[in-house]
Amino acid sequence: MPRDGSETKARILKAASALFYADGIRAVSVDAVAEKAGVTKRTLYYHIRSKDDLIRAYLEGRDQPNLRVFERWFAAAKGDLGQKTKALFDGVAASSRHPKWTGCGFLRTAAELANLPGHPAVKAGSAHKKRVETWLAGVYADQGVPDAPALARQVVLLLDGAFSTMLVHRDRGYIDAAGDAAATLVSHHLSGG
Amino acid sequence: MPRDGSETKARILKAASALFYADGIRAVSVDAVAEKAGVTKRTLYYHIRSKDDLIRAYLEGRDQPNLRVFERWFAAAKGDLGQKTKALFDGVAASSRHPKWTGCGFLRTAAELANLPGHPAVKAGSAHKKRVETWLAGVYADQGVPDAPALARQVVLLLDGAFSTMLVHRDRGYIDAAGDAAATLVSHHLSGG
DNA sequence: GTCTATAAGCCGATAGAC
DNA sequence: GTCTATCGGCTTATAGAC
Repeated sequence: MPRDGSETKARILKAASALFYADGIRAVSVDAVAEKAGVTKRTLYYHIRSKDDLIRAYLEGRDQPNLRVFERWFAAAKGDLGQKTKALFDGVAASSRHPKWTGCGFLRTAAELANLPGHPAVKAGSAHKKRVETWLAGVYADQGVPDAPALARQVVLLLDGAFSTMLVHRDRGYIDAAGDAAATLVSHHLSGG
Repeated sequence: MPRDGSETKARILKAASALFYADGIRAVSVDAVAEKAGVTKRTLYYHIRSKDDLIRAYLEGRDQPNLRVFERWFAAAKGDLGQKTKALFDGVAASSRHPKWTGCGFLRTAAELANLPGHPAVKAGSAHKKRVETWLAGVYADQGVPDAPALARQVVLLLDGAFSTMLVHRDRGYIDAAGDAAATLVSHHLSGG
């Protein structure tokens, strides 16, 4: 029975996103994506050029939602800039309590495709991380932080460190320590470091 | 022609280590490891229980060499504790210039096996990262740094952040920024933060 | 301890019908 | 736009000979 084409494609992308995030890129087959989407493999290949393109679409689809989550955590937090920065790490820590949490999909994909540096999915991940960093630098600059881009870069380094280290140790104490370090760096910048 | 058993096993482990680091865990087949080691698959399975066991052995074999590299970078650096800490990041940045560099094998393996949190290879990675953190905490404690374990934890978070972010952006500026942040945190601790 | 051969199934991607 | 059927090749792992 023919369906609306774009609806079918959206369902394929949703299934791919869930599976890639849960199990990783290379561990998920195109067959598995098609089955979860409720279409045959032939239909999937009617809508999708290749598995590589599906991986890229997966990360591009996560860009804006993930960015908005960070913005929400920051905006909802009370206190000074250090406390609002710490709230980003508290948000990650809270997310990591979900049983389906498997870290940052952008970092995990870059790790899996480390032997293919120019892969479109890695570029999509780089663009997303840059947007987070640029957003944070803008927030700091608006608050009059000197050298806001440098501070934003240090904070995103700690965020990615928290994601990675949490995957290795499965211990939220590392996320908290990263948040403390970020708050320390914020106050250091504010006092003219 | 029969060979010495342990020599053959060592050659298998060496081949596995090179391939797993270069291309990732799931992208490397047991066939490829056997071929690179110059043995048949049957011989490989005489020495190795399973691919999962080979992955674990790969990371366990990298533990001590990697730890000693960090120790060497730190010992060779001149200056105060902040400068010696920064030298760890300079070492990572220098390593990343090698065309075969693909980040931290421990982090990349944990990322690939994020859907299998209790995997022996992930545990081996956790043990290695703990040893680095414990070594650094000991160094800081010997130098009279207050709350040395907390400082060491923040520095290894920045190290893992540098590894991960570098894989995404392929820009050594991030490793430098992580080193600067680490040096800042060291001096902050020394001034009684 | 090493070999040849193969099991049993999954991989990404495609042909052709409707 | 969706289906059935299948391509050629690769996957981890094992059987049995020597």
